[in-house]
Amino acid sequence: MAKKKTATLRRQPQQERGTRRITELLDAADRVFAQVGYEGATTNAIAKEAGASVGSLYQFFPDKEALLLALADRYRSALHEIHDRVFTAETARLPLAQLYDLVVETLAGFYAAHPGFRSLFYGSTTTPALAAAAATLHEECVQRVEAMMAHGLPHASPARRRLLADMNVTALKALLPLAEASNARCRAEVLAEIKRMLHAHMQAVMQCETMRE
Amino acid sequence: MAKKKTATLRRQPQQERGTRRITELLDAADRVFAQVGYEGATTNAIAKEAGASVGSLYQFFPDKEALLLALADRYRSALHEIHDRVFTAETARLPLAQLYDLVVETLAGFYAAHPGFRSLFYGSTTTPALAAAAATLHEECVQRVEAMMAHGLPHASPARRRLLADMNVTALKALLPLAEASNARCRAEVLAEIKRMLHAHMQAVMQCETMRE
Amino acid sequence: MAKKKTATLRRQPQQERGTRRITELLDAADRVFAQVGYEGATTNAIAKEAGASVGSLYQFFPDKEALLLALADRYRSALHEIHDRVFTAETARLPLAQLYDLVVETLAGFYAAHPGFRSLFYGSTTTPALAAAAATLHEECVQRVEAMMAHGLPHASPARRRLLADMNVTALKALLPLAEASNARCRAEVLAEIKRMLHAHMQAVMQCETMRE
Amino acid sequence: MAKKKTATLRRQPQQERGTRRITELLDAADRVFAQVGYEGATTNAIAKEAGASVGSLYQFFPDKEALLLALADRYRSALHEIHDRVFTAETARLPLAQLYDLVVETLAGFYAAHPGFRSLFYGSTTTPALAAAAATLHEECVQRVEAMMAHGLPHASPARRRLLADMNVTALKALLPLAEASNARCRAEVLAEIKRMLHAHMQAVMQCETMRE
DNA sequence: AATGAATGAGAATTCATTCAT
DNA sequence: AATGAATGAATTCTCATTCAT
Repeated sequence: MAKKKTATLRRQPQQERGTRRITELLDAADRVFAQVGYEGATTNAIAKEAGASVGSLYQFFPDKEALLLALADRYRSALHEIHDRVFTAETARLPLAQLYDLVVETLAGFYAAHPGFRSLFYGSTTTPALAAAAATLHEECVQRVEAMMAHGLPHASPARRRLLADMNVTALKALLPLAEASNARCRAEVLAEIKRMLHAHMQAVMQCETMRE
Repeated sequence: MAKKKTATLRRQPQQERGTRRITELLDAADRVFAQVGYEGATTNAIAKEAGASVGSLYQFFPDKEALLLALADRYRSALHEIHDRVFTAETARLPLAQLYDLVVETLAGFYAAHPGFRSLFYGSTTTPALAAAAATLHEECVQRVEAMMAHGLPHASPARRRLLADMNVTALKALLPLAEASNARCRAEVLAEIKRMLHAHMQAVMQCETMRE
Repeated sequence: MAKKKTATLRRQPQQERGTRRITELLDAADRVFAQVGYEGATTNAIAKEAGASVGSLYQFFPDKEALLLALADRYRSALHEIHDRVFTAETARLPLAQLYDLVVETLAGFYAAHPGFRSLFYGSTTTPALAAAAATLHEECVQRVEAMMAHGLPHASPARRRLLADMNVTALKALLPLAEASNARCRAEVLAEIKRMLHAHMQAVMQCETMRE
Repeated sequence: MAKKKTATLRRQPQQERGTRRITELLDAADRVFAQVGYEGATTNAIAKEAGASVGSLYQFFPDKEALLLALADRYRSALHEIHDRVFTAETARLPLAQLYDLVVETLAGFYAAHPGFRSLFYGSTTTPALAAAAATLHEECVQRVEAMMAHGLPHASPARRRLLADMNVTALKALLPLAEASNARCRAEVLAEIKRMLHAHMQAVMQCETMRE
């Protein structure tokens, strides 16, 4: 249970040099993981990519996994920030189509801007720590979406709202790569289609809910 | 270019004993991959799980990757068989809702019945061979779905049909695990919701197409 | 508690080749430990000394420590055998001087014949496993000596007998190296002096016990 | 030959602050060595224990070994002081039993008071520098004891006197830990028994010498 | 064909020591 | 002098693959 500390850093950097190093190492890890995956990455390769020696890496990170967790944390913060900025009480009151437009565009932007994100949080149940980090991230997104649904589906049970939120997040997560794999023109088309899928589904759900009453 | 032989088997088994061995080894590989993933699996562990020695394993399979490819082939055959059985000219003419009902139920059954499939072909872009095998599998499904869409979307461009098919397959692939993670009662609810999502989307698409004319 | 199995072998060798290898590896470890100590020895060096590769070493021994424990076991067996052969009920009835003569000569012979023994069981509390093995060995010797004392000190309390036995073993263990460090002529003189020390002490003890009655 | 500087200190401290630092570092090294042994100790751990940084440590000590040698020196001084105080011409003329009483009690006190001494200078032939330091310490003790024996064994050859002195020191060194491992009551008993062993032996030796004349 | 031992390159991690600030 | 970051050789151990029997 208490085998691993949550702390990802072995030591807090005392000098500005250290802080910079940590950032460089994380950036390097991000790139290397993106290229060859977590298992395929070696700590030596990451250090070299960061222009440092392995020793420096281990000066701050207790092991390879810690790099992964620290990266996960960076992504989590970035997502948090986006959520807080974009999904306000105000946007929750937008018409459904506009809301999905906003959500899909925003997340597509995030996804496109962080290539490392993709490689880390898609699939690969191999590493327990990664699986846990990915699950946490997913869960946090689900809860945000759930919260936004309260407005449109006031009478749905919590479990049902959760399911719908989960499906939204899961489907969006799976479909975004399709947009990225395409060229610019297609990209817009793909995104439009994703919006349509999520929107159509939710409309169907709401219609159904209404009829039940 | 010619670095890898396409041959999966190092040699064709001459005796019935050999054929049985191969099956045992593949079954074992399936179980081990399912438990610890491709990278986490060792050839020794697979051999032991099959009740054989590493030497025997390498009699038949040139390397670890060959096991993966052979497994992928088995899954491909199984999927083919399902496709051929379910996606007939007859079913293509079913009402859309019934068609999605059939497709989702069938694939959910397949997914549930093959735990190894799940762990192998979800995510993990790490291993090129795995990625390629997964891509092939995916592609074949997409083409089947595409073919069926010819009926409902006669005027859509091939690229558009392909996109829609891809989205169907991608979303379904991503959503099935949600059903599996739930208990029996929820499972039905989740599957129903998946059907609704795909169905609602396709209806919206068809409506839109009709309006364009 | 249950962190480490007592088993020192990762696997029982199935072929005669394996059994031979294990012996060669242990012999090599014995020599290397004797030369540079446990901490100073590297598994690569031991494998090379045995004419094998590291891989072979790890085929049978789970880690470096296991080599140490296996060696300890070999020494324990050898000592057991000597004890059982030399310290019989018959010898227990010898006059004290002759008994010490026998004991010291026998153990001096063992000590001289096993150079690795010295390096392993003298000092170096560094490795817990080694400390434990050394303690076990020591304890077993103490118990043997204790048993033999029952004859000469029938009225001494168990605790007192244990102390005397412990002192005998401890002193002998410490003094034997002095004999070994000398040339042949001196060696005999040193051994004679060791016998005298232990004998004189025990005589004094017995005299004292007698007077108490 | 000239590989190692004999100098223990990299430089003489110029300020009082430096002298204090050195003491703190040595105290820390003593504690750390006592806990995990020389090989197990890291220079970083020692520095931290001293409330300093590694850099500071290397300001004063050229390498890890220098800490060991400096510590050995401290112990040597302490022993010298004891020797000079206790082994006077006066005490040499005490009856043998009283002499051993004095010696054993004094050294038991020293041993008990310096836990670092115990862990450093017992066993562990691994590190050459440590072995050398321990040997020097031992040798100095032997010479003191030898000198005192001149009085009681005027006719013994120097080599013989040396052997007897060596045996005394060796046995005492080995037996003292037994006293320390016990509780207070036992401790007295163990010490009494150690005295008896050494005393009985020496008496036997002297008797024997007398008879030869 | 089968078995299990042999190989060794490669990976993660440590730590004495040096260096920049 | 002091701090703490940087370095990289060295070490333990793994595992895909080959080999002897």
